[in-house]
Amino acid sequence: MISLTIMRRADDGPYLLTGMVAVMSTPATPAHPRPGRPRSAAADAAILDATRDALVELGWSKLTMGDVAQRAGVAKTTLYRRWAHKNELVVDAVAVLFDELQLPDRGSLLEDVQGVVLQFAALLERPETKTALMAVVAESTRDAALRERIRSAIVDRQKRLVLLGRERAQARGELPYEESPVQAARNADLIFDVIAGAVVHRALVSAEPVDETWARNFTALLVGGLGGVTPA
Amino acid sequence: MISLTIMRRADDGPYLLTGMVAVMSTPATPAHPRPGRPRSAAADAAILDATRDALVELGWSKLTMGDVAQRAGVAKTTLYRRWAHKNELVVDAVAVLFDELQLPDRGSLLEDVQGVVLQFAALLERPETKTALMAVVAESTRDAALRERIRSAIVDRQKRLVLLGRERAQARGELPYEESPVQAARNADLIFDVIAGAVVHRALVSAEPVDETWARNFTALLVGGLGGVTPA
DNA sequence: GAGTTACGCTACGACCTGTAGCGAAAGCTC
DNA sequence: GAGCTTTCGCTACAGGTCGTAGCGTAACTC
Repeated sequence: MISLTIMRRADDGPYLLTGMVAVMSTPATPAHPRPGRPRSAAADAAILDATRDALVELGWSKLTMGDVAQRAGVAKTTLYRRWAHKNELVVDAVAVLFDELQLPDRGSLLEDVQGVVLQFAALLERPETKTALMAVVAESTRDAALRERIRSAIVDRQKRLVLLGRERAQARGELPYEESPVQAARNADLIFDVIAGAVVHRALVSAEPVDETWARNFTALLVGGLGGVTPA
Repeated sequence: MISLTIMRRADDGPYLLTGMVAVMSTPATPAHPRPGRPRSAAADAAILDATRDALVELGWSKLTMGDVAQRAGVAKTTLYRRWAHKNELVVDAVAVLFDELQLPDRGSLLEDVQGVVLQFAALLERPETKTALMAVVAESTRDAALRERIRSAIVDRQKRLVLLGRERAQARGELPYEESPVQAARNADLIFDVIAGAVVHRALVSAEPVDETWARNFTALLVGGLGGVTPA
């Protein structure tokens, strides 16, 4: 029902079903218009909407391509022209949700981290993401192309928050500047895996709520380890 | 090929397919022997072996019940008499692998944690666990019974390591004793989610190696946050 | 218009799921 | 041993999903 504005050409299309990501130099928006009838952007949006709806109602395992097509008011073949497999479709459908993640400046590293933890937890509470995220990650262990798609569509969107948060903390003097770029990257990756990993594990594996109390305790642990200022 | 010694009656059997866990008071080993032909323990073992083999070769998504039955030299119906669904079968098949996890006393909290991190990482490197773990967790988001099965078969086996490690660290004087049991449980859960979560996330989502360097950095971060002694 | 591509529709083969029904096998108790 | 009970392997099956092919039509460019 919500009309999306995205137009990100999600397709590897019918052209390179081989799976190589490469892309056929479609720079951004216009490219040079290929001949023939263009793909319906409305169909794209309808399919992704339908996928999210289906995820909520059916969950990952019972979601079928035929069902999504029907919900979207689209022929099944149209769906297959864009996404070769269910998992790729779902990655794209869920990816947008990660754009919600923001990192408003709350004044301290401690509060910034706590804020993002709770936000991320809220995102994982949604049935679409809860049921889909682990499933596609599981698939990706045997599919390099899917792994790359997840990285660019989901992981990188989260990682930028870590980079931003560190930058602010360094400006505040809460964290030291790294000596080498290598070390800087390593630290950021580590922190990212700790935060995202802990939240996901708590929410999905331990299946316990990520509430304020937990977020506070976790944040204290992390920031303490970072050697950051921990105000009483 | 490996003859297993387990005999853990994994079945909710054909009796309570409704899914309620409850169990029908089969205390431990002997119970009182029901009349009729007993279930073949050899078949149990063969099926679980075959499941692990199939996971290695095919991965989660392409593993089928029929295929497992064939590999195990067992009729498909025999398989369904024990496990109602693929995910339950896989949980049981993979669970044994988590028994490998040990926590030898390495002398310090820092080294204990680092050791278990590397062990856990090695376990996640195996294709059986890599492809299966996230998949069953994903399924469990919509299946309370499966969630419980995962908890008792996998999660609890890991969590005991945390409890043991903390106990040792407290005995060494590296960690303070918790004031209340509630706080103690909360801390253990937190630490568990941080360790397991970070390792899983690094290995499966970020898809980067959990090597010695990473383990050292992570451990330093965690132990530092715990307020433990961090020798230069 | 000519050319090209996307669309909806129908149909299809291949595969997987989970169950039913059968005769035979393997235990138990008397 | 006889009788009872449950499991086993086998075959067959209905129901559902996957992914593709072929067709006529729609949309867009030159």
